[in-house]
Amino acid sequence: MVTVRDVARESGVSISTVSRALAEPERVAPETRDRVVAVANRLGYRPNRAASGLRAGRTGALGLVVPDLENPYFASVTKGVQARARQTGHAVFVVDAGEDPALETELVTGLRSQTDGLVLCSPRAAEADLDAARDAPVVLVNLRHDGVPSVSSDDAHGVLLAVEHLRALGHRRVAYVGGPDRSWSDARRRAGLDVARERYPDVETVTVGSFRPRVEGGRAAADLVVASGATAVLAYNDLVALGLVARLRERGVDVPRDLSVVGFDDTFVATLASPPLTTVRTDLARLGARAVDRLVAALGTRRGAAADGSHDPATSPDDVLPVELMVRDSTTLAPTRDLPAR
Amino acid sequence: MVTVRDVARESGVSISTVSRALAEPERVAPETRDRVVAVANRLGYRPNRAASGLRAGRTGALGLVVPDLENPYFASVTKGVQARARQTGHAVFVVDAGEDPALETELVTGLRSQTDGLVLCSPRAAEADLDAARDAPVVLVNLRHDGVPSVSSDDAHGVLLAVEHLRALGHRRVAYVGGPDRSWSDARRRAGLDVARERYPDVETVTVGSFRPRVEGGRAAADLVVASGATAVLAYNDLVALGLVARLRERGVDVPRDLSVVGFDDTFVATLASPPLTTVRTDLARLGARAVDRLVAALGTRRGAAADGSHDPATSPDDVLPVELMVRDSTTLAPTRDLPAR
DNA sequence: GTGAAAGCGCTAACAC
DNA sequence: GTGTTAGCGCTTTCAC
Repeated sequence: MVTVRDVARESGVSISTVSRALAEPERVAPETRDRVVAVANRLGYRPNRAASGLRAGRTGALGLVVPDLENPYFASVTKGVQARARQTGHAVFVVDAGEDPALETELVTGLRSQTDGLVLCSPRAAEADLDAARDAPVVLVNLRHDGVPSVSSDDAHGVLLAVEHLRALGHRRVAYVGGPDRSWSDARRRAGLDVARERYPDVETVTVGSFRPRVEGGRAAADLVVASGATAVLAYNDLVALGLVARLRERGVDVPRDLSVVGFDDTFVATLASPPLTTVRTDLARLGARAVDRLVAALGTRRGAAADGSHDPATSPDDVLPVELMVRDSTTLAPTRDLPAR
Repeated sequence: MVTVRDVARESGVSISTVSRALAEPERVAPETRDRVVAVANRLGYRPNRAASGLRAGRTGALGLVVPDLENPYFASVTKGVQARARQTGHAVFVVDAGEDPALETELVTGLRSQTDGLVLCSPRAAEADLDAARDAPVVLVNLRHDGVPSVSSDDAHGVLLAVEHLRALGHRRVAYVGGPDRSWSDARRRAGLDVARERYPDVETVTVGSFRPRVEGGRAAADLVVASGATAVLAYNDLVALGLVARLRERGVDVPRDLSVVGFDDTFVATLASPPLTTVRTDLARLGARAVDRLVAALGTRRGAAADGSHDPATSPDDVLPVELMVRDSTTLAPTRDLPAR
């Protein structure tokens, strides 16, 4: 391993000059700097981040905890986090908690000692967040909690958009297929449903249990949805929507003719299905990027202008990203027989 | 931050005793150990990995570079890498190279200084691998190269299985839709095609260009496939297969009645489509896990029994994981009109 | 069985 | 503008 010492010896300067030449070039004489840089390159010198981090009290690493990497939603958020972190000079430890609250807690604890801060995406653990968030820089994605900075999308509004869309198509009985019990996003969607119910009393809504946020979940829910008598269904996410569509097809229920289906998130699978899903879109890469921005801002504050808190981006109001309804082919006019008599 | 010093003071011992009590409990008197451990827990002491790593010359971190996290293939491999690394006590830096060879090279260089070793999954960069692999512990996934340890699936055999399946269904003209130019997997599939051609001279094979390994790629390829006169098509991966199916449907070509489609990888999207895809399966989590095992073995060697090389798992023959043909509904008998006259 | 002390590679005062 | 030096938190000889 090449160290500052090697570079120093080889270029005839002291180790501090080497350090400066690389980190603060303007504080070193041009010719010295050029020589040092040249030697460093020739020797293939790479600063040891553990060492510089140890000195600086930072590791240069961030941690990201997600419930399931194979869920395209989290894959996209991870991609966004990762890209933005690279721009801010951080590497990202990515951890898959396997939808397991206990494991999640354990992982968060473990990550804290080797990162400068954490992004917890859709955490399933409840109490653990408290502990971790207390004395470590943490940003939550899709969960709001006390004074912990958080970034999320406007799920409730997304539900409202979907209901308005369905109502305009003549649907008067809409089912919602719920996600994981511990999911805050699910709670937000249900809240959106309440708003919709209040605003459009002519639309009945029924909610159907809580299901795994995967294709199987949708398959499991399909029969309940049919039995509910709804003419349209809003799914917890795109995967659930796809499961619904698949199972409905098997039962001979045509989508959208017999039943309109709306997904959530507009992950890439939404357009894979036939018919392509009408779904509520959020910019997931941006969600991840925003989380990193908040986190990095919080890190800066800790070391910088301290607890003023006035224009501190780390404690600024929670970010809520806008949503957009992508209308595709899985929704259409309500079946005539189910239209209310006029 | 709680340090060894705090624990030492609080429990009335020296810092070295604290260190031992936690790392080598047997070398410390039971009561001393218990006291130290109790204090450490009470204070919430977490060893600083940067510091211990600095001393030990290891970071406890591995790096994983993938071309695209949103591709379910890499999401699954990442999940496997991550799970296994946790078991071996390593954290994983995950980096998305965005299918960009130059960025990939840059990221590899950057990661080297903060990891003990790297897993490069389906690298698109060519020369850079050489550099990185030369003096850093590296394991390649889906690429074989010189003496660098590598793990891959038996793609060529997968192609053979697919062709045999199609041949048995009466297909005599099979198209292959190729993947990225820099993809070694693509080359392996073409090699499998050569073997199939030799073994079954009655089956004609045509290859169609190179396409992006995504749904759009499949859409772009669909018309060429139809024009080729093939009655069956083998796609570079499941996403491409789905793109094919989608575009074919739009053109009124029924899958599988008019054209049989075979995917590759059996990612979760394979069963999302209608019809569910016949595809070549590999255990992707296992692929990732094996890569970590190889890497960790290589790390051990570096620090341990040195260059004996006889039973060294780090330099053992390349791992090739078996494949399996998952027959679903996207393949069926060749259209009668295209069957050879008897 | 335990403590003192050296040092991993680096940066940041502090001198000159 | 450059060199010397003191640690960051930890592990690991080496004494006792």
